Amino acid sequence: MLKLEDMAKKIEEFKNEKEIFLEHIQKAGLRRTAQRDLILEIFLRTEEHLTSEDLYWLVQKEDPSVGHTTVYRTLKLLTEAGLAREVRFGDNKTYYEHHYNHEHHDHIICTECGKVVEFFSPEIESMQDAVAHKFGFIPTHHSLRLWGVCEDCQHKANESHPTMASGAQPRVRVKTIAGN
Amino acid sequence: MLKLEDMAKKIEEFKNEKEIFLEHIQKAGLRRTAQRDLILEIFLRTEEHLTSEDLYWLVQKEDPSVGHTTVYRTLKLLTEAGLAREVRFGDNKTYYEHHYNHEHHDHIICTECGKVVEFFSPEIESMQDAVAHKFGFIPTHHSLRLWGVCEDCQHKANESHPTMASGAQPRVRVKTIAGN
DNA sequence: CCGATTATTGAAACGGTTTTCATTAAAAGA
DNA sequence: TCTTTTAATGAAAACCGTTTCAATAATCGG
Ligand SMILES: [Mn+2]
Ligand SMILES: [Mn+2]
Ligand SMILES: [Zn+2]
Ligand SMILES: [Zn+2]
Repeated sequence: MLKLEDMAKKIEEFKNEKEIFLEHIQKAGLRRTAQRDLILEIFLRTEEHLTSEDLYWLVQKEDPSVGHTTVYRTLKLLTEAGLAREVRFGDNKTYYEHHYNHEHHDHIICTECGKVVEFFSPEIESMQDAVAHKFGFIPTHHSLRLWGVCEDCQHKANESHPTMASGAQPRVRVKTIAGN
Repeated sequence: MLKLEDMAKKIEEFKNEKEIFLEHIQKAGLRRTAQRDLILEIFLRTEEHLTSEDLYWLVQKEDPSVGHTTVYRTLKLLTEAGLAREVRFGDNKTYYEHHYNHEHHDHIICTECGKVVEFFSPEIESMQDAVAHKFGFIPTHHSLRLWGVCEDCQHKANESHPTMASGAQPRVRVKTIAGN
């Protein structure tokens, strides 16, 4: 696929997400504002897992008058609208990721280096629903996180002794093939 | 089983947990203190999901000189020792529950009333391990939480219209039969 | 038992998230 | 357009969880 076509496709997607946002705004009796438009725009450009603070600084570059609180609230709003999803990896920060047009997935996190791998297991998903129903619940959502030592870190442990253990390593987002 | 026998069994269990704690303390080159003994004692008496703050107030009644921080740190220590486990239910609080002599379990949380049901699914557990290995990880631990609407709240929704939605309802711990 | 060493303690500071509140501005109607 | 209504905004405070740091106390060697 050509790069131009990629970009065109992205623009199409963004339009859809913006429409969904406006629809949600209307249904909930909320108001469209310049801040919300800008925050959504910048959120859509960024495919990474990012925190409210991360997004705040990106927004800041384009409009320094926007406050932390508005970014925070808009991310909540996007989550309600189904465009974003909150995820936590155990470092006491809340990250947001795209939800619309992105397959649902769960995460495996390396306890040594913080690497995050995304996966999807239809089998686990359906068993979760079965368990919920078994206890009389109508399931709405779930959170599944696995922790372990990644392949790289297993090798590192064998080589050198001064293991870096758990410092403030950056979290890496690794694209993976879905399925189990 | 007689009540006396129950109590005797509990006391036995406590003794085991105290021994495990002391062993962990020794192995890690830590020190036994009056505060840690008291905090463990009171933690063991309480079967509920409780926060560091909750436990702090219980401790406070017996020794007002103990600080928040020590309770917080001792709970972390108990978690390391395998006696406690951290759990979160989405209300931005960290709860602790007994781990030793308590089967591992995950939680279903009602989005309407906050009720928490404990369950265990060996099938899901083994699939989690399979997924981890598939991506080259050696699994260490996991967190699985399901959310949904409980049976009671499904009925409530049908009866009266002014649904209480999500206020600050107390979390109820419901004992359940393990298995899937 | 005493002194040296070093883990532990509690207060206070810190960091990220969430709420509060006075002000601003979007939306709807006259 | 002008007015009225009421949601949205941003600063600051509140809230939990975690870290820092100086003072304290458990452990060990002599
Ligand atoms: Mn993800
Ligand atoms: Mn539990
Ligand atoms: Zn790793
Ligand atoms: Zn319920």
